[in-house]
Parts: sequence; C-alpha cells; structure tokens
Amino acid sequence: MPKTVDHAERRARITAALVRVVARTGLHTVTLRAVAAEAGVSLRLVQYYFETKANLVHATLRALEEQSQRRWADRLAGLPSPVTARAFTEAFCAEALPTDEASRAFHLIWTSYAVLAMTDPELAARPFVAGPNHLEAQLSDALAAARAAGELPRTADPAIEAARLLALSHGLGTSVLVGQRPPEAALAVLRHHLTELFGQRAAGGSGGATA
Amino acid sequence: MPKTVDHAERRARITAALVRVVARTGLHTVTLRAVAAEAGVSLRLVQYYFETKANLVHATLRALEEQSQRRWADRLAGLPSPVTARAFTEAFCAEALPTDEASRAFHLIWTSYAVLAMTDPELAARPFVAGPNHLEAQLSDALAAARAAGELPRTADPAIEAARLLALSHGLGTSVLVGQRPPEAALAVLRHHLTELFGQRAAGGSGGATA
DNA sequence: AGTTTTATGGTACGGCGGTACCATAAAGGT
DNA sequence: ACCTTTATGGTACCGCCGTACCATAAAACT
Repeated sequence: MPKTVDHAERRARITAALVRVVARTGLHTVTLRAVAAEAGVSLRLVQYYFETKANLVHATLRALEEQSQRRWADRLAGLPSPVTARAFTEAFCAEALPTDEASRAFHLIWTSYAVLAMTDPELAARPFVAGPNHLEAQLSDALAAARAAGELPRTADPAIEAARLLALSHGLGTSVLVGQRPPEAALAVLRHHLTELFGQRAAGGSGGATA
Repeated sequence: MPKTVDHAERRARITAALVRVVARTGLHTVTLRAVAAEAGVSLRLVQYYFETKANLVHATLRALEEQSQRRWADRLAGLPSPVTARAFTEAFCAEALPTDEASRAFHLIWTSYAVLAMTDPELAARPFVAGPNHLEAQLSDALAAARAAGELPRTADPAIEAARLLALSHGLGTSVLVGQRPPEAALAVLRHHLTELFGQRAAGGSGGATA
C-alpha cells in the first residue's frame, strides 16, 4: 500500500518531544499542541499516532521505562571488566543521581510521572514499583555475590543494604534536583556510605585518591 | 464597619480545602471551582480572599511550610523528657515517613509542590531548599551534642550523618508514597541505619522489643 | 435612620485545550 | 490507468477554567 512510514520511529520522535517539553517547562504544561510544535509536526499528526492524549502520556512512560533500563545497562557495561563490588555499587547508585543535564532531565520527568501516578489511577503505578524493585533485586544479588567473595562483611544483609542504598541514592537525587546541594556533594555522601558499607579496604578507583 | 470576619481563618479554611483536593486527586486537578466546592464556599469567595489562582497556590505553600515546622516540633515535643540521642533521631527521621493517612497526604502534596517548583520559576524553590537545610542543621546539631555526650562515636561527622539520614528518610518516604513498600518496611530500614550509626548500645525504646 | 464599607452571590466573557470532522496528496497493488 | 489505503493538513466544536463585572445583604459608625 502507500507511503508506509516507520511508525515506531515517528512515535519515538513525538514522545521524545514530550520529554523535552516536560524537562523544560514541567508536566503540567504538556499540551498536544506544544508537543506537536516541539516535534515539528502538526497537531493532527500527534493525534494520528496516538489517538488520545492519555495514550501519548502512557506511551511516553513506557518509553521512559525502556530508557531507564538502557541507562543502567549502559553504565554498568562501561565498567572495567574485573570490577570490584564497591566500584560496581558506586556506579549503580550514582546512576540515580542527576549529574549531567541529560540525567537531570531524565530524573525530573521520572519524578513528575511518579507524583502523577500517586493520585491518578489511570496512570499505572506499576512502573514505579516494579522498576525500583527490579533495581533493588539486581543490586541485592550483586551484594550477595560480593559477600560470598569476601568483599562485603558477612554481617551485612544484601536485601536490606540494597534497599538502603537505593533509598539513599534517590533521596540524594531529589535533593540535587531541587537545588539543595550540588551533585558532587551528593556523590560525596554516597561515597561515605559505601566506604562504611564495604569497610576500609582499597576503594578500587584507578583515579587519584580523594583527600 | 460591617461584618468583619476573621480573614486568616477563612484563608486557612480555603487553603486546607486545596490541600485536600491535591491529596485526593493531584495538584494538576486543582481548580478554583474545585477548591471552592471542597471548602463549601462560592467561587467568588475564593477570588475574594485570594485575588488570583497563583496567589492561592503560593499562600497554600506558605501554609504548608508552617505546617511542616509544626509537624516536627510537635513530634519532638512529644518525646519523654530525658531522651536518648537515638530515640530523638529516630523520631526526627520517622517524621519524614508517610505512616498515617495525614502524614501521607502531607508528604504527597509537599512532593507535588517540589516537582512543580523544579520547572516553574514563579513558584519559589526556596522552601524546598531552606526547609530541608533547616532540618539538616537541626539534626546536625543534635548529633554533635550526642557525640559530645558520648552517645555517638567520635569518628562520625554530624553534618554528613545528618545529610545522609535525611536523604535516606526522604528516599524511603518516596518509596512508601509510591507504594513500593509498606511504612513498616521503611521504618525497619531506618532503624537498621540508626543501629549502625549509634552502635549496639540499648536502643532506649520502652515498648516491646521487635523480633 | 442613613450611609459607607465589608462580605458574599451570581454570572458572563475570553482563551485554551482535547477531540472530531473533512479534506487531499502520495504510493502501492491490480 | 485506476482505485484503495496510508499519511498528513487544516479547522471547527465543545467544555472548562481563570478572571472580571454587577449586584446586594448586613453591620458598624455618624
């Protein structure tokens, strides 16, 4: 049949435009017309690919979920091959901190959606439970392995420590988003926590030692 | 002159209505008409006491600030007079967790406003920086005193520990709000952290010991 | 008693946003 | 060549929301 354009690509372009609008002016300013303008397409096109606004919003959330998983996977894939548990954990948790501008935008929109999901029964709260749960389980497994390898004290409970690490990271991330402290300060607190958790053995970072 | 009604009381009644609307259906559903209906007054009255919607929103934020301070003050005032540093700290941090329904509503709306402030330059981000900073300073002072009294290891840095405690508490609070874990689980993680921080001396709780 | 001020109700207006409707160009199949 | 389907544009409609305007009851002060 006719023109047959790549639907997935169009939809991705539009949801990306929505993400940019949210990052710039907030979720409450998202309108079909604003998204269309940001994406450089007509209002009608946005309607064409996502019948309704609710659809668009949901689709964007799903896109964010995938982006989130890709984000963590990429970060962890970039680590040196024989990695210490401490370095792995630090990378894992640091990904929850809005350091660069892209990361900040991502966490801002994610938080916006999370707040929306707290009251809107239409919007599935599932991603905000399953997502963190998945991360927590992943981290818990890594910590269990580290403990088995003797990199973590035997007294530490992997599940509790994973929960504590991620809650701490998320709390620090929010404080950065809100402008309470710079990203470096948040990272310093996180490192302090890691040092306490793993004990004082060498931190494994190949860079200069921090004073 | 005439009827002379208590303006402060009327304004308080209306901002309280706004808070209830947010807690129930989210900040994005707040409309002057909805607030008026919730408060049981006419739309015109809301306009009369707060000329504009932006005014109402800002006034409600100020009311929330006061409510926040009162919340913490009341909680701490309710503690037994000779209180251990650990019990004080636990009460202080637990106040950041949405345990009962009122607390949940409060933290939900506070978070909603915080997210709004991340992009809206009209809405002062100040409360979300000054507020936490004040809490952090308060807690830091308490920890310093506890350290001086020998209740906290001399190696602990009060400022860092205060930041870490509040970030952790806030992160746990969010995970509860979002439905990732029940309040008791969040409290358990917090207690674990406190035990590690203060060491294994008696926890000071006069109630039954938890298994 | 009258007047002025406060407090309150009702309502209309203008704008914006989501959705629906009507067109039409382009491309593939027959 | 023609028809059918896809992709796209434009636009109109309806509803809701913030704001402004017009009224009026009630109460203090003179």
